[in-house]
Amino acid sequence: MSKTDRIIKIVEELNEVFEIRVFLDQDPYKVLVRTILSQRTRDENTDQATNNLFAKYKDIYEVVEAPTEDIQELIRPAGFYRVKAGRIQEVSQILIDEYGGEVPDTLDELVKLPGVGRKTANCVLVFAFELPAIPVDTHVHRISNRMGLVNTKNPDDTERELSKIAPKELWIKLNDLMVQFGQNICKPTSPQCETCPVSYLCDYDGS
DNA sequence: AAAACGGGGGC
DNA sequence: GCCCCAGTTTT
Repeated sequence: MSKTDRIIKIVEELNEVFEIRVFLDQDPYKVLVRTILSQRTRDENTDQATNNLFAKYKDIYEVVEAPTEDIQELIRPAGFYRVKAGRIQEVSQILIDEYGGEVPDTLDELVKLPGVGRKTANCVLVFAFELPAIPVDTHVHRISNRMGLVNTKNPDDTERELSKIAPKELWIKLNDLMVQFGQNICKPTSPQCETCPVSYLCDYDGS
């Protein structure tokens, strides 16, 4: 079976087990900020930090004017709060100065922003603009390698390889399903191969 | 390619 | 205390 066919099967199988998560917010700025807050951070903590921030500061203009220490305190649950607060305000200022306060919708423009790498940029493309992209985090990276879909050292290479072999109409689903799969079954340590719905497509022995 | 960065939360 | 967490930046 070709890698493309295996990806199609994987998406099919995982789609039986997991619900595709809905877009929680269509405001591109909030999506961008939330995604920065989500870096190396669990969803619950990300949500809390995001809600804290936007409960007090409504939009990009209020965020840039806010005292940095205040932003830090609001987003503290997300961790890395000093770096993230600085980057959020930096990014916001750039968006105001160079993009009229709007979030750009291309990968090239997004990755130029401080604190925005390919993973975050692709998240914005998907969750803010519903454009096809594959945000590759540690889950997608790990699983793609375990399942022999790619043989790569870093997530950016995984993203480029997956983009070549995965049908474009599956990109968004593929990412979302693989993340849930990684969080619940194909975990970093002690993957649950016994109950894995796609073990028949996988040679990984769990070690 | 590898190391540095940098915090909360769970166990 | 130690390890993981929907990474990014610097060396």
